[in-house]
Amino acid sequence: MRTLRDLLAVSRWAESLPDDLRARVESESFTRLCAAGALVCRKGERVEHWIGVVDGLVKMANVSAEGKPMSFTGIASGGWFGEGSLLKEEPRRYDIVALRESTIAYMPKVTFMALLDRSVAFNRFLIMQLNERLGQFIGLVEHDRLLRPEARLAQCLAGLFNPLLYGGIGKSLPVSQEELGQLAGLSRQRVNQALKVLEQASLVRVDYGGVTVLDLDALRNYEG
DNA sequence: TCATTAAATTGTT
DNA sequence: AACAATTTAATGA
Repeated sequence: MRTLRDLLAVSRWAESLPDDLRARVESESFTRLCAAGALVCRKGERVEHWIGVVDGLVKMANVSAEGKPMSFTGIASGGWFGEGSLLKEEPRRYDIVALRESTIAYMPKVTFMALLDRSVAFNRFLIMQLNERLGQFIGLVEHDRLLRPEARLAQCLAGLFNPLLYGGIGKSLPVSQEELGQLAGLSRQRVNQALKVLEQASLVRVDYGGVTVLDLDALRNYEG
């Protein structure tokens, strides 16, 4: 994907939008190129946009008071985020970091609110997305954070490949083991080993510079 | 199209 | 963290 139009083409909420609303989204939103390692948006700042990933890979993360990085989830091409803070009118609660050079789409708050007022499909999408994320985070708490590296990576991959959240993603995603390490909070070496375990269990296939998911449900429930 | 080279990624210690 | 091996992408004949 290269453009905002491409992103909208794979965004389910945009499918059934009336022409005038769709045109409004296209004209009022804009995209920006974020360098690898750059902050797409900061914790604590005013929330003025709903944000989409046109192309690239970002992570939702914070640094704890002790300085330890805490990664919540990754968002790949086709994903949208930030509706929570937008709806609650509160400052953003997390940093978004680009793991590689990424094209990011920004939809102004007024546009977002117009969709909320006028599109049932959009409201349904938001409820679904909030619910999916809730389930994802419950999974994290349930298994607790000190999972074995394999389980941690499995959880992380399952989140990345959620077909409901990210329409554009198929079964395979170009993502390096280095990037997975940053997402899951593991060293690249550990990711390499963990990937082999998951591949051995026929949950994923490891390609050069990418991963293919073979069994999403098993990944979600993986406990070792 | 093929061979060469550089860069990125992976596998291992 | 370092190093070697492997894969891909780019270049030019």
